[in-house]
Amino acid sequence: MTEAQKLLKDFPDIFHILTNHMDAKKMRKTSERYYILNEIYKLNTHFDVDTLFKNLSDTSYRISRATIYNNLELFLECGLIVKHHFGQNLSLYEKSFGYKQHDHFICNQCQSIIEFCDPRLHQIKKSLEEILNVTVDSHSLYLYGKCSNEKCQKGIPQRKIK
Amino acid sequence: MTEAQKLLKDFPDIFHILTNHMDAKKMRKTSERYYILNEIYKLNTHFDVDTLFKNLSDTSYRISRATIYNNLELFLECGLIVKHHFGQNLSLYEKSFGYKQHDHFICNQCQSIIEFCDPRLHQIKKSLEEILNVTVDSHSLYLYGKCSNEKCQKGIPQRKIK
DNA sequence: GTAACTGCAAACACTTTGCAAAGGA
DNA sequence: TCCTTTGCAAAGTGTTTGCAGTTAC
Repeated sequence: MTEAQKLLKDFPDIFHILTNHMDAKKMRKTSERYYILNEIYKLNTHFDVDTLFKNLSDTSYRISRATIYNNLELFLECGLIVKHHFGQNLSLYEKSFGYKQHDHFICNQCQSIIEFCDPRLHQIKKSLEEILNVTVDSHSLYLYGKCSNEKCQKGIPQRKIK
Repeated sequence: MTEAQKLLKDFPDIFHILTNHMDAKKMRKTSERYYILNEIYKLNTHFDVDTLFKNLSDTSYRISRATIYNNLELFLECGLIVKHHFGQNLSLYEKSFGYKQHDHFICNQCQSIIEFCDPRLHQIKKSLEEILNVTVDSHSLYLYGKCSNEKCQKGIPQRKIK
């Protein structure tokens, strides 16, 4: 087991999902892949590519943006992360293994994000599969509005993320 | 009433919503605004900025992309259109007045879009407002999967929109 | 007349691509 | 060794901005 692979020792399930996927697809187990995934799973927030790039730059590894983009694609395939578009033209990602499936409420005023889960969504998916004769693999649900923050309820002007 | 304004004679409600909004905000009633909105309401599909630009270029009006972007923002404010991010880094818009609120199923294989409506979503919104003490103004729900097309169910590789 | 609006082109920000070099298998 | 993957820089793509010229009011 290489140095990079050892980094994931705190996340054995993740390690195996990634490794098995690469075996199955006859892909190379490069250290970059483990470094990037480790960095993602250390985070507890939604993140964009640039943030990830900067976090990795702060370590002793120098990993290019191109490599990050390539491997996010790989992690998406494995279901280890999910990709979001929270309204802006910016992709945000989030680790997704071992975390309860959830959706997002986004405050239009302060851009804060609240996660929630509602079983009725699963029912909607089931109904749709029957009615339209389709297969539903995944979904994204975003609710937009004003959060409970007093200033937001009063309608203080919106600011952009970043 | 100008030539441009007359174009919207088939959509009197739309005309008034836009005109009232501009009056209220002391904005100018430029012909471009009516031309663009007319073009949008003639469409019965989701559209991107480039398509709209090309459609407008085919008429005798030459309207720049910058102006289109500016005014889509205005129409969004009025609630005359809605903006979607169907997974790709491309914004798609859709006229929204007088059309039943609906959501979208997107086929990962052939990229076809099916619209649907489920009342349970409204219940989810209501619950969330109570539980989180927030105000929900709008939402977006996308379900992804494979449509009933035989080829899609077999998993023919995905192609990009456009 | 004058401030809001438009058109153009340049700038921007995020993402993808091409290719030489590196390094798993 | 072979061929996938990486890093870099350049190109691409959708969107925004700056500014001079235009036009609604």
